[in-house]
Amino acid sequence: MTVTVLDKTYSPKSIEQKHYQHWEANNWFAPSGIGESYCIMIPPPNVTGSLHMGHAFQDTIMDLLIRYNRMCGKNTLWQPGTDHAGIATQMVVERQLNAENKTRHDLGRDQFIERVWQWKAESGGTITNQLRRMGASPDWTRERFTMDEGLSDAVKEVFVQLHDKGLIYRGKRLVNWDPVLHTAVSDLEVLSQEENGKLWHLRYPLSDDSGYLVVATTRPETMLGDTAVAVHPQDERYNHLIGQSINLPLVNRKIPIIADEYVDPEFGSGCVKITPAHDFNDYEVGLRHALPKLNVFDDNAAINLPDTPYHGLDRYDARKKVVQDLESLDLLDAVQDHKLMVPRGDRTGAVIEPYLTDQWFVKIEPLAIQAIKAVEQEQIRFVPDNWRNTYFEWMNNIQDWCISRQIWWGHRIPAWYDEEGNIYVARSEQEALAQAKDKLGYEPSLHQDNDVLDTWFSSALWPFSTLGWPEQTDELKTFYPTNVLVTGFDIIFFWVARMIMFGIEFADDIPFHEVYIHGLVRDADGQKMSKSKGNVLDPLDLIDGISLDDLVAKRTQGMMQPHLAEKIEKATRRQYPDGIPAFGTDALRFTFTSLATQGRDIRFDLGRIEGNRNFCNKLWNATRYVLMNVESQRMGLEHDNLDFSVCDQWIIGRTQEVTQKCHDHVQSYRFDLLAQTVYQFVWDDYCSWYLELSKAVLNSDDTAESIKAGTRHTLINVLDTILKLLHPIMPFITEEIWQGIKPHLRECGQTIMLESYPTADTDKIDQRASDEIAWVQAVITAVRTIRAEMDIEPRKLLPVLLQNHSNVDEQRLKAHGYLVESVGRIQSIELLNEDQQAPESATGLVGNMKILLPLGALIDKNEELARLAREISKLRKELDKVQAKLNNNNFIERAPETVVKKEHSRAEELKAAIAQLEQQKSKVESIA
RNA sequence: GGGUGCUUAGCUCAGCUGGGAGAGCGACGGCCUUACAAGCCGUAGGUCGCAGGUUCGAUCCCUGCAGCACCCACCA
Repeated sequence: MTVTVLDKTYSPKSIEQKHYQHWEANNWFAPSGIGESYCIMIPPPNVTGSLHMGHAFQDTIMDLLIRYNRMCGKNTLWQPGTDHAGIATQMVVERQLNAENKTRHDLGRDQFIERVWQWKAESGGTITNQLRRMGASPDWTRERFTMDEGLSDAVKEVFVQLHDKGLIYRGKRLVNWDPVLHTAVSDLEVLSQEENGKLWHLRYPLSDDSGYLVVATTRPETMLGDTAVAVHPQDERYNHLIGQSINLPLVNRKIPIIADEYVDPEFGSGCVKITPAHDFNDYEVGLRHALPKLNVFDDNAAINLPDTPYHGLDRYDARKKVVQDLESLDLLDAVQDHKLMVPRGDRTGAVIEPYLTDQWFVKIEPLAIQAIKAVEQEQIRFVPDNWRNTYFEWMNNIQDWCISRQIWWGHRIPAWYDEEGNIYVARSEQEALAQAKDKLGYEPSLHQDNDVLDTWFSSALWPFSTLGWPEQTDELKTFYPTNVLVTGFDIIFFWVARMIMFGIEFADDIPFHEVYIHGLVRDADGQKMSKSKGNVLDPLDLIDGISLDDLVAKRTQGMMQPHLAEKIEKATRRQYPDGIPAFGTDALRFTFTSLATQGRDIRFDLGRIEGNRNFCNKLWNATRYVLMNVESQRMGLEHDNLDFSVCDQWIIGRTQEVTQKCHDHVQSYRFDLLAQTVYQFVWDDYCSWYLELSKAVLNSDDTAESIKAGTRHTLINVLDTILKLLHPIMPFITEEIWQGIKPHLRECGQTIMLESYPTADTDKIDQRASDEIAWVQAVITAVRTIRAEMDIEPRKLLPVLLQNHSNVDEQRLKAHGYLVESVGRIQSIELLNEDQQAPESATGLVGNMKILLPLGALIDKNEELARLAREISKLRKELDKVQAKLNNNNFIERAPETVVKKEHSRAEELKAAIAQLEQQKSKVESIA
């Protein structure tokens, strides 16, 4: 028999990658093709991205679900891939070009796009390789990219179908314009934040020279585009002026005074300048009153009014000049400080400009109606379910979706124009030409729309485009709808809602049955992790460890605000004086699992991951013990002629309970409880008790050989179950250990990842064994407590006396005394009758049975009296509470009988215990 | 302005349909006990945010208040 040698200390580095390569090389991540299907679509990370804590958390949960379901025998697919991330990727490559003193315009569109593809080929694999380090098990052979040919076909198909259904339109609308990127962005890509600004009160002279109106504005430069002044129709100060007009200063245009409910008479002067081309509210007012929309900006948000002195000025320079000029005309009434919400682009941070341009839109309401219904009728369930409300809130107020972007990297809009400006939406240029020929009777020359689609447009198709849609593939039939989407709340609107809408519309079904929403990973102080705060933790650094100097360098390099570097360095050196040790992937995954409570943000504390690394070590060493015992037997492990001790029966029963709980917790998405359940079972039940008890069994000369064989069998098989229960959380260490114990298992395959997840056999739950072991534990614990409190050497073997014992106690002692003696480090246990005089002792209670430790000269009388008094007072307090309940007639009459009965028996127990301790107290007191 | 969530031990958090307050970490005391000092044994810590209500009984259900966090929103 060869002896498996495990190192004394668990070292994650040496075991992780070899298993991963083996798994992937064997194609074990691919669907089995057998059984009920189970599918998760990975939220495709940006191809430019690198793994951050949020990914690592999310991927841990997905992989856990995938491995669990795979082990449960499902036909399991985890579909991987990346997103082309239009704006982000274009920015990365443009930055490279900038370094070469070039712009994308120097290259031209085709060459630029080629350059992006080249970049993708070289650098696009970063995040997928990092995913492998996390132990993730998606089917890499099916990896997709949103710009792949197939997925691009799906995009065109959806666009054309939407257009044919009248759900896509093009038009000049006010959109959010990013003047740095020179593109429109959607509402969701605009983040408003409060900033300090000013409120300028401007005097607008009335055309009849009878005075002026004061209008308040935060953006005086837009007055160049004013086309009206509005007042509230019921505002008595002004309503006589409605229908009259203003001479707009600086540009000398005559504009009307109109009445509109939108105006709040309480705010400012009660008069509002209306600039339909540069403000969303004013745009609406303009539509109601058929006002002209006068655009005064260009693509850079500089003034575009050739005949004025403002032409070419940036909006902020124009603001200064406008204010100055008005002031010199004595038309500046007042300026006050004012806090306002400033819209900024989520990518660039540039102030977003409402800008009038031609854009493509999806008419969203008809799609939203079905998508709302799917959640209302619980075809799709959110976990936790309060996210339903968030979803409904947005869906019920949804705006048409601006899907065109004025960038180059992305899916080009499949629309072509002829010389006359007719639009042909088609899957290809040939198709467009055919349409044009039909319409015009001749073949015109066409040019394609220059815009590309919002990246989220293709992401919205991900659940079915990756499975081959629009082809009706087998994969689509098998895996669509998918089972669960695992994602963060931040993209419910961006992505989740749109997948639901498009899935129902184009794949004829919801894209997934459940949406598991996880929290945001924050640092130990609850702060969001960000480069500028310098508090970012890299999951790979937690896995591999990192020296302090490297960590500092990483956190302070390439900062947008270099002046923060010093502060960050100081904080980092204080927080991680020794850098970060290597905790390994399994400890990291276990930590994420245990932090996955329902829906709230999680704080990532290094203390947690350290504790879980220790848990790995515990498991590792428990295995060493088990193998030591099993392999020291010349015969190895027998599978027949086994008898099981009460310890075996107990731990086997517990294993069933724990197994059942694991299933329940995974299925209810309570991963925190899953982790906690296994952790406690392994550490407390299996290691602290069962392993210790097994030493007593295996080392006793009185134990039958068949019992010892049964113990060894149980040691190995419970460990086997534990490893399988843990595998979805901690794939590497469980595989490593399992390979070590495999020779002792009766039947098994090549890898733990394809073993069956344990199932609970409730017939094996043995209440009697459980009671017996509880008794053994209680006696041992009582002895330990006395020992510790009386300050007795832990190693010293002590004699123990039992008094006031029942028949059951006697039987148990007879059967299990050797366990108590061995684990409790007890020399001997003797039963005393009531009338027998006990020597000077310290006392503990197990039920009504008194545990006496005769200490002779060792006993400190006062200390023992104090101990007893403490104990008695604790029990008295309990008893008082119970008595109060029982004295309450209402309780007796109205509470359910079982509850009353329980309280009665509790009172009896407490009374008896107190009596025992009182008796003991007077005995000790009587000692001279 | 609207909405959601949170408030339980020093810290981070569990607590299932209302019926004896839990875990991890930390603290304290004792131990290198033949798997593990990344360990073992034991101990102490809580008017469950505040005020009401329902109930025989509330950490749990209802109302109000306070504080914190986040999301959405067009007050110039």
